[in-house]
Parts: sequence; C-alpha cells; structure tokens
Amino acid sequence: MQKQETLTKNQKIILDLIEKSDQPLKAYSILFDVKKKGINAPLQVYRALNKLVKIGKIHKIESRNTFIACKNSKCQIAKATVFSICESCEDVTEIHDHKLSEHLRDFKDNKGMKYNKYNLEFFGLCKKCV
Amino acid sequence: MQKQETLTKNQKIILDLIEKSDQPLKAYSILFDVKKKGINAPLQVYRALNKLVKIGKIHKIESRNTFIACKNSKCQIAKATVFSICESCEDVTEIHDHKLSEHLRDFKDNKGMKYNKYNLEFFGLCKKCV
DNA sequence: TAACGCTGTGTAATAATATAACATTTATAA
DNA sequence: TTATAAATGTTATATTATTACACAGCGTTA
Ligand SMILES: [Zn+2]
Ligand SMILES: [Zn+2]
Ligand SMILES: [Zn+2]
Ligand SMILES: [Zn+2]
Repeated sequence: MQKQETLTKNQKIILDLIEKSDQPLKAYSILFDVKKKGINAPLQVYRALNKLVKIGKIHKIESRNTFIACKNSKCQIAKATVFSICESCEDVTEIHDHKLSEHLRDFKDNKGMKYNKYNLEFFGLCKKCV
Repeated sequence: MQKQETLTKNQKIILDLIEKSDQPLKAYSILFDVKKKGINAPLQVYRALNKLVKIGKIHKIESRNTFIACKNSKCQIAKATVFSICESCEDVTEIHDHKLSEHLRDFKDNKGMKYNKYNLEFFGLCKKCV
C-alpha cells in the first residue's frame, strides 16, 4: 500500500504539466508554461519540483537538469532510478529491469557505506538516431 | 596501450589542482584558486574541465556539479563511472567493482538502444556519518 | 612557401540553473 | 484553541555554464 500524498495547487499544476510531457522538462520552461496559471517565480517551481521528487512522482535527470514524470510506481520513492538517454535526440526513458535492480540494490562496497539511494544514467544512441 | 595526451598549460594547471584534492572541486572554486596562475575567466576553466573529462583524467559528479580526479586508469576514458556519495559530509569515492561493471557493461534494454557510456551514483552515509 | 583546418587562448557579456531571506498563509495536530 | 509544520508569494541574489568574437600555434598538404 502506497501512502497517498495530497498535493497542493502549485504541486498539482506542475506535476500535471510534467506528466503530460513524455520527455523531461527544464525548470525554467516549466516556469514559462505555468505563468498563465499564476505561478510567477522560479522558487515556486523549484519548491514544487523538490517536493515531487521527494515523494517519487517525478525524477530529476541529473546530467541534464531536467525533470521527468515517473510513469510507474515501482521505483521506491525516488530512491532507485535508472534512465537511458540518447545523446543525439535527448530522448529519455526510465528503465525498470528486475535483474539490474537486484544487482544495484545488493551492491556493497568495501568501505562499509550504507546506501539508501542510487541513480544510474546510460548514454548512447536510440534506434532512430543510430 | 593508452594514447598519451599532451596537455596544455591551462589544462595542466587545472588537472594538477584537482589531483591534489582528494575530494571533488567546483568549477568556480577552481577558478578562484587558479587566478594566481593567470587563469581569469570561467570559460578558461570550463574549457579545460571539458577536455579533461573527455580524456578521462577527471570525472564530473553530475548530481553535485563537481569534478574529481580519476585515480586509476581503469574506467574506459570516462565512459563507465561509479561513485559513492555521502549525503552528510559529501565525501565522494570512485568505485571500481568488477562484478558491477560487468553487469552494467552487459546491460541491454528492450528498446534496441546502443549504449556507449554510463554513470552511476550511490547515495548514503559513510562510516563516519552513520 | 602559403593556405587550410584544427585546437586552444583571452576577454567580455550573458544565459541558465538554483537558492537565501522574509513576511504571510494554510493545513494538521495536540 | 494553540502550536507547529508545510506551503506560499515576492524580491533579490548566488551559482553554474555558454555564446560570441578576435586571434595564436601547429601540423598537413597543395
Ligand atoms: Zn520512476
Ligand atoms: Zn535519439
Ligand atoms: Zn575513473
Ligand atoms: Zn560522511
């Protein structure tokens, strides 16, 4: 059972926008799009983004500074994300691979570090761009 | 046999600084430090950083926007990097795990994408910070 | 030699990404 | 009710990174 978060107005507006896009969006392009809905400042966008990331509704693509909706609820609240990124067309896809997830979840280094999160980004060329 | 790159003056100055630090450095802190050596502008730093990343002498920690020296020459020229990051003290360590590397290298998605690079970042608490 | 491409340099300006600080409001809980 | 946490709105500012332009050095090759 997943805890159902109640989103605020700003959070809903921004999540809605991100979910309607199948590709990641940049914070300032989100800002531009939501100005008509009364969200006027970067901070309002970043606050909503941070919250949405925290509760796992969206993920940040770190190498691109963009935000994408989580289409399935399988990533344990933003704690384990894997993406493939086409370096030509910038198409991004979230990957859910059971075997890979297992390996990553079970990984132990030799430093006794306790992990609670990981992010993996694969780069290459998608079918269209090869 | 690895191709021996000849670095320019600026590239050497900046690589030297990064190699002397066991922890990642930010571009503008590098800029501050190399001003005494005649490097005056952000672009001079970013150009050197980009080149050094490209040839695998340093890596970018994407989630932190910082740069760390590659201590061993095992990552195939910046194409396969794994880091552990302490979310408390921000200590960063480059990980080389044979088994993990194999899994990542061999990973195939179901979209026919051709990967040539990946970056994995583990987050957690280091021994000191637990 | 000269012409060319390629890489790097130096400088100024600016773009793009993200947060600090403050006053106020709203939601939740004791 | 009180208090306490979370979110808002606003302004200003910090941080990260690139564009644009003029030019220098070097190796290739015509
Ligand atoms: Zn997800
Ligand atoms: Zn593509
Ligand atoms: Zn390395
Ligand atoms: Zn630590």
